[in-house]
Amino acid sequence: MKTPRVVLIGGATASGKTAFAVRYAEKLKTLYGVGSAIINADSIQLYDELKIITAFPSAEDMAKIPHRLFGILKPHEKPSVAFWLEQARKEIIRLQAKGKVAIVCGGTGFYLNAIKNGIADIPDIPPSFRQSVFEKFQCIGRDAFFEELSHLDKEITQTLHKNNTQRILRAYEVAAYTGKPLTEWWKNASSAGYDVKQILLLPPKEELHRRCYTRIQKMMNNGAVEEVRDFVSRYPNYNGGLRKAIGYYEISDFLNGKLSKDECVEQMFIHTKQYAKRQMTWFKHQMG
RNA sequence: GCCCAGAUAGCUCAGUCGGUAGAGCAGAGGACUGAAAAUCCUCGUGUCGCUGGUUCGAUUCCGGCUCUGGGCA
Repeated sequence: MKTPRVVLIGGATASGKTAFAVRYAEKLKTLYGVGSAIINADSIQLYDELKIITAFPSAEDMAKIPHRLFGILKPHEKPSVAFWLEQARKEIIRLQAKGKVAIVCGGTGFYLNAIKNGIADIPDIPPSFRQSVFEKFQCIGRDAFFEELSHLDKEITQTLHKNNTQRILRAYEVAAYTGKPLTEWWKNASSAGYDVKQILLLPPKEELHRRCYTRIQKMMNNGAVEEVRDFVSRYPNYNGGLRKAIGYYEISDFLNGKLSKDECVEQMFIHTKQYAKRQMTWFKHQMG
């Protein structure tokens, strides 16, 4: 029996990826005697804080199977696909050297896709440069900025919507800093991906929603409120990437009285469903 | 019991100086190459509370009724 070297496990939030990955790893061991490790492909689980609301793997699971790239960032640090991919590749190489299987598991489809197809080899853009581009955007306004971008990278302005601030900023940064349009970078020299076995967990909507709700209830019962309270007290005026975790704003609003507990839970539920929907779209169309 | 204010999309509300109505949120679908739990795009027919009247025409004006807030007794 030939076992794959790299297994991708993707799926919507609360679809049971983590449990599946652990079972998969255990079977590899018991049925084929093959070792493995689970590599995190969830951007928010890269952080080492807010473990309840980010659905961090349990200590029991982590004791059973080796886990990699979980909790490797401090709250003020910023992740990116490129950073993550570099780390993931290192882990995969290490595992392969030992004849083990890499189980890359997570809900960030963008990351999973990078393993499969690679990403363009674009130089890092210094934060100071990015800041200056952002200031320019704020200064001259969206329309003028987009107009300028169209001179730097005609092609991208034909596919990118003007309102997509993150992307037009990125396109501008790359073109201005490297002197080469982002679309050109994409065309050539896209680094190779891995030949993978891919498993997607895509439960029917109703079931998925049930699972989302149950998970939120569980988080609340396991101290999500206390976790956020403690976090915001230790990091006042925090503006890092963990704010994006579903539950951060909702629970903060509950703590400062803007939302009742029920409203807080409802908001978390809504945002989780919306997130799950985006994931489903990604997995179906980008990776299906 | 009386007075006042409401009653319009699943929710919160706007609006029509009379020609059958529109935002936000929710919802549905979609995009996605270095912020991705992010970012962005597309999609709005609903007895305009019920019932009479005025009018060519009423959700809009007038009367009555019902319900919901608030006030006075």
